[in-house]
Amino acid sequence: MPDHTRPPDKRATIYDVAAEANVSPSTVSRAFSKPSRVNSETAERVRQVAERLGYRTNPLARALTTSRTHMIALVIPDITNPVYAEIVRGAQEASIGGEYTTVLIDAQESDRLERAVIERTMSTVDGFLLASSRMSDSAIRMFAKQRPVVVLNRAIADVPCVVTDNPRGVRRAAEHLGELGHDHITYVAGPEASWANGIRWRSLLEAGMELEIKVRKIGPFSPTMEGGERAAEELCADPPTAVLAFNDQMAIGLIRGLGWMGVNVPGDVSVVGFDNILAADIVTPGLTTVAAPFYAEGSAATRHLLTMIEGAPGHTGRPMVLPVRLVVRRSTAERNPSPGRTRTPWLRRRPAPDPAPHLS
Amino acid sequence: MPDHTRPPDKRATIYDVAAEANVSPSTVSRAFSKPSRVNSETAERVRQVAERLGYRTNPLARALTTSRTHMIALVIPDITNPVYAEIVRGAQEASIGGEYTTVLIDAQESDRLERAVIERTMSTVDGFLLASSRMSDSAIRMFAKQRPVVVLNRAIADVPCVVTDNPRGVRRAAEHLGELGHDHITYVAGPEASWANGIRWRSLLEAGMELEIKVRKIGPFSPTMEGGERAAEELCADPPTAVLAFNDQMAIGLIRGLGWMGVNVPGDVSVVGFDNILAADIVTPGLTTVAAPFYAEGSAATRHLLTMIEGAPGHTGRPMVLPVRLVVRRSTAERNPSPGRTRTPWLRRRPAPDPAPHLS
DNA sequence: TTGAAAGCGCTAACAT
DNA sequence: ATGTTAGCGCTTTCAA
Repeated sequence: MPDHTRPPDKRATIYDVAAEANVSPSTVSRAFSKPSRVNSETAERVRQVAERLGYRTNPLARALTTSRTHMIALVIPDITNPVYAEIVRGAQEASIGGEYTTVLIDAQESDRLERAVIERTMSTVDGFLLASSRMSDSAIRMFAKQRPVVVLNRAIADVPCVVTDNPRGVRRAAEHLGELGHDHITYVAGPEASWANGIRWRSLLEAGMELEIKVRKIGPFSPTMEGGERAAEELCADPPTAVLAFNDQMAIGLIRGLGWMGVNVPGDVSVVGFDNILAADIVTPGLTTVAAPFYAEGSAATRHLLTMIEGAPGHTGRPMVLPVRLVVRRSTAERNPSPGRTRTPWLRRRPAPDPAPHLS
Repeated sequence: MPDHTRPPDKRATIYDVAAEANVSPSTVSRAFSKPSRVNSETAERVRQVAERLGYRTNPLARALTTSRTHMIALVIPDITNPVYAEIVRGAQEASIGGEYTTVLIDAQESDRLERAVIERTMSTVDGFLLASSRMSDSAIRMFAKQRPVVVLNRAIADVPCVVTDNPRGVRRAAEHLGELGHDHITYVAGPEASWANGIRWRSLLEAGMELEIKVRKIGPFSPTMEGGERAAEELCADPPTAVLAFNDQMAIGLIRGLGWMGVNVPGDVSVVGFDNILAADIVTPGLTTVAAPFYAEGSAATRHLLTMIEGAPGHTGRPMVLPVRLVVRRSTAERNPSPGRTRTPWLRRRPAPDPAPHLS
């Protein structure tokens, strides 16, 4: 028989409340169970006693019997990328009403880390939101068998997915560039493990075909500003007139990198990004980019996951696809007509990373 | 007696492994316990059987007896602010070696939400990292009594804290502005619930005293770009020559907002920010700002929290303070000498938020 | 509506 | 080094 004398600094348990209220533990349990199905005065009294004792039901113990933790995990590849902040906010909005807690897990662009942490968290959460996962399809399917899973920014057969309309976005970007007289687009690739990266490139190939625009690809680069700066260097070898970058961070890095080398955007080369992060509007020139409703994506995915957790089958037909739009800013312009273009010689080098910082 | 015939789709338990390996459950338990203290061949055999059965120890059940979940929570007020991404990364670095999982919780600048979610998570994690918490001191102390807590960007007596050197940062900013001939600094305040906001303003008061610079404060505003833009409008009434903003996001909003109204930065007004986020280097003109080692802050705080969880007392003397430095860029310049300065009339209005977006 | 009893999967004494 | 016995705090049959 457990000794239920409560040490002063420990949380009150169901037994403490039961003793205090002169009822059985199961009555206490019922007083706190879901469809407040017990409105008897006993239950009310129990709740008051519980309140007085500062009793809080222990979710871990509850989970052990119900196998429901009321937590969902949102796994993202890079917390540094503002796109995911939007998704997080969307997910929170959807789960705030229901009493689910969303925990965020940053996989740091690492396939291995992502698997490891999911593995560990597996039994601690009721379901997973996998945003831009870097894992293999098979790994994801495996997880999806053990727990409800909704995948974002990626399409996988037999797993519920929500994606943005990448082909359309790329297409719009290519059309825009085409209208400006560009007949050649260079795609600056992001991580190979990124599904979005793959489909964007394939979509560009296709769009190029239809629009009679030549396309090529360089990379992969890290999907960061640094990656874009590095790409800028590589671009020197055979300078293009139009570039589509995997994402905005790379595009911004590109603009800066090109700037350091005396290449003018959009005078010499037009740059288009993907995502429409805040910085796209801050950089000079403003970045033309493909915008997607990430907030809505996060909340839609979460709502779907929650219904699955509640027992719904999980919609595994076609992925849910969200519309995109092209936001035109100043980083794209008419193609400079002459092949030998009025370009300042590529002389200047990148400045010291931290210009004359005053150490304090 | 529990019936340990395992349903096909359920995870293997310790009992399944025990039965299969012909040992007692506790032997299995020991084979997976911490200081792999059991290297006997039995243990090895057990592990192999477990492997074959796909057994994974259930952290929830384990936690129920050990009261250790091996998870720590990092609570931040705004996932949208890149500063916290740095802190998150730092925290991850520190916890990745030890087998702790860091879960991120975004409190969305809401005192209430923050408390609620901490309350709920309380028994699910071994400790809390509270970054720039918006809760009251007393609420934080209350939590700190129940679980190990380390506070970031805030000093609270009797709770371990790590902060950046705000007074010094403000002082350096004020000196810098003073050297440029400014004799008046306007502080653009952030959230009142922010401890950093308070100390920055007080530090500015003090620095102003010593350096014989007049100071005033406007606000509070939301600590976002939008907040900064709003502050820009308010600034019109009595335009200053030098501004110190609560953080970089506000400073950038300020620069943009002023720009829309035809006010030149730094020609007409010098702007200094706080944090040195990436965007500070992207905006034109580059933002002069006080940089702090947020990554280091995150990892230091985490390391400390982990030692507390392992039983260490928790260093509650003076808070640990991290050095800052002033990064000078182009947003600050010599004060324009004439009182009626060469300022373009404040005519232009803010552009439409989304310039001619092509809907796709 | 309430109580009694049996576990959820694991670990921690205590024996052996 | 291994087995035995009791629970961790809660929910869930099954009776009353």
